[in-house]
Amino acid sequence: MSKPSLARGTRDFGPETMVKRTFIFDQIKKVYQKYGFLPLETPAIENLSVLMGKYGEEGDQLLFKILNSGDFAKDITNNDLENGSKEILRKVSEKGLKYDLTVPFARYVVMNRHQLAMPFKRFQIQPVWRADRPQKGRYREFYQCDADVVGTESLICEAEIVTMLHEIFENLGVSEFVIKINNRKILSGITETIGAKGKEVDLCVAIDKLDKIGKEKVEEELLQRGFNAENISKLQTLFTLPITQAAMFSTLKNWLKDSEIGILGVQELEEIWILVDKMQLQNPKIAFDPSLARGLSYYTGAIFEVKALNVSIGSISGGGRYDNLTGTFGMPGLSGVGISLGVDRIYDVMEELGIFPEQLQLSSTKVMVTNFGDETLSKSLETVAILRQKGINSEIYPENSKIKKQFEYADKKKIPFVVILGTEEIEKEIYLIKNMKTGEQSTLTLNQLKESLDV
RNA sequence: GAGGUUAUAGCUCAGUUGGUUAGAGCACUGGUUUGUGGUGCCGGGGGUCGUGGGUUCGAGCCCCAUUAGCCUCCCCA
Repeated sequence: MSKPSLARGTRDFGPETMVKRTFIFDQIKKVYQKYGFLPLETPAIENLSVLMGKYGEEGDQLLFKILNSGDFAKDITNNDLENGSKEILRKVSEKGLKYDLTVPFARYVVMNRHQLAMPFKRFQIQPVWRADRPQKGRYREFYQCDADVVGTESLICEAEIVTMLHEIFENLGVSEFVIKINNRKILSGITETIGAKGKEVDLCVAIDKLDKIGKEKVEEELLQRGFNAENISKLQTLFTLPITQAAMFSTLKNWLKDSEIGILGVQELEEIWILVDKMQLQNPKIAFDPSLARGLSYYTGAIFEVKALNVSIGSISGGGRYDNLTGTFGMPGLSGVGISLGVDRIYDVMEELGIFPEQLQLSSTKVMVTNFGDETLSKSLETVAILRQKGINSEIYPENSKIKKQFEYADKKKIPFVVILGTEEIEKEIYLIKNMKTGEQSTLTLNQLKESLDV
């Protein structure tokens, strides 16, 4: 006999947790649908040919690969063994667990391109798997809640993502957050302008630490990453950007005026700000963050990240625009933009802030009816049936146990009301109902009972 | 992938320089004038101290290995 244990980086979700998780899922789904996104599900398992090469070399390593069924080792030769794991992998595994929802979505779009109404808006809420090293807020199996729209370059989509995120987080009660926005084109523009074209990634990694380590240390790091003194002196504008958005945009445009792509990026960004304003969003929690890069290499335009404030977790959502996601599946030129919410992290944030609605603590059962055996059982069963017909969540205690036990059960399950039906009550044709929170008991008629429990 | 840290009851943790039957709180369970839970009182069960080796007369404590959790970096939801 072995002790039971969970696979590394995975979790069980008990009833209390599931109630809260379901609440988060429901809120997200509700808003996605409100904005016209349609549901989609794709398999947990995909062919490795679909998955490999989409997330960079590191991503390939983080993919969970599935061993072929049957004698998976039958095709391996001694030669393969000498050539190392890559050769062997091709022969023992041809499927893997999906790593995110975007790539399977791209595959779906390509395979169904003729049926889909373009632009196609879909949302998808499913688990994904990464063979990463587990850490705080980071698991090997976790849910993503994606919403993407493909087949249009309209910046309305970006703006809608911004307003949609506001609505979702406000519905959840996460009121302190900021949507950081950047644009890959601006990053390219900056590197072009400072004379370090193509070094966007190094630039981002360094300036990302600006808040933490300060400007001097960032400049040191830039030197280490192969930027020269001239590059860095030209970068100074970035450290002194104006706070107000109008001034900020004009400074950026002036700074990047010699970079066509950079200017385009700023214009896109500005347009998003304008559209968000036209969409009547009051006090938008959006901020341009030039250090925002995001790991996934397929982003080409806007990049989003949502950060919860005053909590240790941080990033709870990310996304951006990709111009050629479906290109690797033979369908070039299809632009899309999407957002992904991390439920697990949102859960942790809400838990840390203690903002889950109180009624989620309670059982979904509203009434428990007692069971005192043969003499009273039929009345109890009848009562519970009537309550259910009324649409009231109710249950009967399944065994003829001591009343103490039945109350303990109701208490443990946090059922707010218990209807006590003993011989006395049945004779008098009354229903004795106890409020478990206050301890008050009252005798009611059937109609009064139904009324008092009505929502 | 690199580094740090922890592992003792279901949970959170004590456990002295190595020394006899390893403790607490919470949880669980039984009772408390038998038709009343959550608060009181009395009792009870439960740990081969993560796993495998080693040192020692003797290891929860020291050494090595291993596994898992947590944290930092990298990367990410």
